[in-house]
Amino acid sequence: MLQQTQVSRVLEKFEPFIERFPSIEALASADEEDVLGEWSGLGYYRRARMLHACAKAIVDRHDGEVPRDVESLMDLPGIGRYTAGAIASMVFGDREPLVDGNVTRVLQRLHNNPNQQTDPETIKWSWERASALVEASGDPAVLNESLMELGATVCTPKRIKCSVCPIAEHCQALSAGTTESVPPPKPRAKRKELFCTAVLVTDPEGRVLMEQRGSDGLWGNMWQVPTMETEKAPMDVLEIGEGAALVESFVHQTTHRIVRFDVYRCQSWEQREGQVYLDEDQIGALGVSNAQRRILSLSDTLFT
DNA sequence: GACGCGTGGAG
DNA sequence: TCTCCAAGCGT
Repeated sequence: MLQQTQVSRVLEKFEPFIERFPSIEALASADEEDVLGEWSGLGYYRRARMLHACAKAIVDRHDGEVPRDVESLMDLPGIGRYTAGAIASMVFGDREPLVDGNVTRVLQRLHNNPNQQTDPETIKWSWERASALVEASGDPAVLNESLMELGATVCTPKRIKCSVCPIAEHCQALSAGTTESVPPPKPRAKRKELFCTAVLVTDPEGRVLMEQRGSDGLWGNMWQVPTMETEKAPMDVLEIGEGAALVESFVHQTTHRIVRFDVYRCQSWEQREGQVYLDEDQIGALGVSNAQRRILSLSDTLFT
């Protein structure tokens, strides 16, 4: 859950998730629908499916026990070099390094390394530095946790708090006066526009017509009201269906997308393959993106 | 190796 | 309001 996600966002979801899936066996035997349901609103939903697949793999390949070595850990779905290092060092106390965004930043400032964080050369360098530190430390778990925590709270991207930094006297960026520019900010891809036409259709019982997205791309395997997507321009009301009326338009942003939603209600709709009417409780248990939750909240005010 | 994947808080 | 960004990973 913590991959690319702040602790404060994870806190709300972690306890309910663990309560619902209290063991690897419980998670492995759960339906993906339920896993995505508990993950709803947290974003990067592929992580949830990876974690689910990971639990299955641990049951299948490791008799239900989390493997201890980094190699085996990295063979598991969703576990890369960082997560494997975190598990090995923090869970098992083994002498394994770990590098995340925080650690790279701390190390680059410590050594006044001005290169791009995402440069493969810098990544390699960071792992070497992290490895040297963990080799020399008395407690690998504490060392790794300390590096990350320093980056998260003191050695931050901006508003750096060097005055309270416990290792300020060793910091080469500080003595060189380059802390503001080392490391340089990550280059970010320009956001592409996406037009979504979402259609609210209800049956006489007040249930809402829903469909599941494909497994690829944005919001993979998540549920939504019938939604059509275009790249160039929004659909015309006439293309949607008889009696279609615009309810609301809003913009939803993701890291790589500006998604412009037009929400329609439609009286007569030809139900397509895979589309099913679901009541509020059923929808509440499914994986639904926050953008679609917003659309569904419109249906409450419209139809009740 | 570059790209795509979510969301909301901070400043 | 707008920009930046967060305990990465797989393809």
